[in-house]
Amino acid sequence: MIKDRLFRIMLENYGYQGWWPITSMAGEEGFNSLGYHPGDYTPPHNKAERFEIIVGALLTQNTSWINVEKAIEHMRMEAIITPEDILKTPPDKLAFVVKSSGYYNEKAKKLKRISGFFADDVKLEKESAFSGIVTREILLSLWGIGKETADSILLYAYHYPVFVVDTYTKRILSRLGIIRGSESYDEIQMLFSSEELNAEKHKFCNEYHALFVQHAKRYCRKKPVCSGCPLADMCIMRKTGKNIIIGDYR
DNA sequence: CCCCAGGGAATTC
DNA sequence: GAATTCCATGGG
Repeated sequence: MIKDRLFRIMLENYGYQGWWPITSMAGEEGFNSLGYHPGDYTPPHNKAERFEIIVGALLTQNTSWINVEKAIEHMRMEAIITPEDILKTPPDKLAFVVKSSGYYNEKAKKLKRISGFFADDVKLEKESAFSGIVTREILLSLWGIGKETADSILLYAYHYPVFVVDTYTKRILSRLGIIRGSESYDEIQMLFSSEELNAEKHKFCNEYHALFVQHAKRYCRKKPVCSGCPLADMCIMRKTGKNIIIGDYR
């Protein structure tokens, strides 16, 4: 299977990525200075870590992780950590605190929305996330959460075996010639889904997405750096010398 | 100066 | 459904 070969080559070249980084755990046992947890290991999450992953997934929408880290750090400085903290923070102040992550007014609103859902003592019309089961449908119903963010939360916060499709995924797959570039999110996701029931499957999805991000940052940038690329010999764009991307996959 | 970054919603056709 | 436009900081 092409997807297994692709995974193996990236893993051999980049190693385990240790996602999702949890900045509040940076420097703690099992985590490096940036909050990643390198190695073939996916730690269980307590409530606080899970919510930090959810916050990070929201803030990193179309935004570099370094800017998200600054925002999360600022939130910690201001003691705005829990859903309850976020709910009681004035909108303008919350926007200021997450300013570095960009789109700060929208993201402040998104944080409010998801905090309303995850707060223990807040009842929206829908059931509380912690009194029931979080599903993709429920996450998608929240303003500010689309398919990628929902799947990132399901995979990295809850360890569900869900394959996350992002801009990097589309860019890499289209350059490799595995997709044309016009496929929908769900179509691409299906390519990497398997029916087999496997308790370790979420680790495969976890590592695969993280490896895609690493590969896209190192070689498969918008302006590709093909010299030394470990996937060059199986890349259509490399062979033809043309960027075959149809869509604008940044 | 320019381009880019771990998207999503609203609008329009 | 597909194509546009808006949201915005910080680093290269």
